[in-house]
Amino acid sequence: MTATTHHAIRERIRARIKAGEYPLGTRIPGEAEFAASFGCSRTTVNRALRALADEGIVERRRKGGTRVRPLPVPQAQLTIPLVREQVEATGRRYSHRVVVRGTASTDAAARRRMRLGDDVPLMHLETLHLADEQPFAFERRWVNLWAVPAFASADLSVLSANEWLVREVPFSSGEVSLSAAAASEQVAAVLRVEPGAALFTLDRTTWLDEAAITTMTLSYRPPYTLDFAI
Amino acid sequence: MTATTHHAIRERIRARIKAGEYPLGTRIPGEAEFAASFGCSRTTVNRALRALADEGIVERRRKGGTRVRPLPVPQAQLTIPLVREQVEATGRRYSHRVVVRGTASTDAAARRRMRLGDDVPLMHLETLHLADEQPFAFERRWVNLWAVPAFASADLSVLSANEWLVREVPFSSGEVSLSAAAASEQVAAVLRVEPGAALFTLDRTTWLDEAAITTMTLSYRPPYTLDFAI
DNA sequence: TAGTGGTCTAGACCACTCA
DNA sequence: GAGTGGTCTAGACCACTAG
Repeated sequence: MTATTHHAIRERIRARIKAGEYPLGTRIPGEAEFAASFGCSRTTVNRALRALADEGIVERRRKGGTRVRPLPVPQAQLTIPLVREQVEATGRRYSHRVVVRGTASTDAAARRRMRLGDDVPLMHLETLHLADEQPFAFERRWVNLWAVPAFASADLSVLSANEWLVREVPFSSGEVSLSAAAASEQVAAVLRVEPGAALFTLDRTTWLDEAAITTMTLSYRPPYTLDFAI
Repeated sequence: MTATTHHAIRERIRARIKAGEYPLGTRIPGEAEFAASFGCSRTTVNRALRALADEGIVERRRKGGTRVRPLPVPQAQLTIPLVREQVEATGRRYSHRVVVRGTASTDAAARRRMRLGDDVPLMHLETLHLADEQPFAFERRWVNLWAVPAFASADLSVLSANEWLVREVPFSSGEVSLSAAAASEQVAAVLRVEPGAALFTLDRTTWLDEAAITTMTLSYRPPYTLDFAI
């Protein structure tokens, strides 16, 4: 007797797909049909097919049925390291320098990312990250002082702003956006690259429940690559 | 009456954890207890807690119960979408055009990424991906013809090279590298951007066991961002 | 509008593992 | 040994959506 666990059912269906029994893009049997042919309940088939859908092997739609995905979705577990760790991983010495710190600057894009109105006080911070005293990345950050009042008087000479925040403030969720951007005059000067140079850019906004904690833009000095395996 | 869907139950438990009702590392109520207090079946609680465990929020063990994880996992699940799906997700029509195809070109960088010597025949391919007939991304690819001889005569008018390969050749592992690069004269012309424009670039090399199948460089036309949640 | 997946329920048995 | 999660079942109703 073959096992009828959701695990076994999932692997049997996966094997059929791999064997080409169900061509790519075509519809495969419904839950009820599988349940009858495997001699198990529909609930079990449902769980097996849901797992395959989570993996990106099949695509499911009500009334539309379950179809073999034309192409599997490549997924990767990506860890975003701290800048300090990125530098130290290459055997170089990390340091950082706070270039600008104040509450004067108001940035519409930052407020939009944090979904905050003009009345919320923001601390603006610009930090240069160095590897062996050479520019490595430039960070422009805004911190919500209503959410993190203590940040206004934080000592950032030892810990960078990012590390201070990670230590002091838990965050519940975040959004990350990767892109390429041309270096502005100012950023180019700080990173010592030509204006207009292509910079790998990471935007991150972090939230504690409904309150935005901080948003930042990190511009890496070329050459820089973010590598991972799939 | 509050909803008793597994989704609602999951969020209510998550909220309690966030609120500090269950301190980190401590044991939270069992499935039966939750079911009684929420007025739903144990199956529903089970699914909710399983989801939280998948997220890394809690840790479960038979007899040991369910515990709040001391630290949430700092990882992000990054899905690399297919170009076709990226385009179609924005409601535009996808198409592609093979610009260059041949075996003449030898690229040292490509061979290095694939860890192949000069004797291995490579097929070189350049493809322009379009959204509503507008340039969307430019792909430069090399395919190992020893590993995939059939690719030499593949019909790429319907399927793009990527989709053809995934259909015909399984791959076991891959390496992805994200970076920013200035547009060369040639790429700028194809993508219709200024030479030197900052392009978000994705390099991917895929392997079947020890044999490199293909390596590719995908250059996205600005503005392009790769977004994900953490 | 009919078909398919999404989900809930109540009950049951099993497997693991802590005390 | 006993408590907890893991899982299966059979039936039911609901929600979405393709045709």
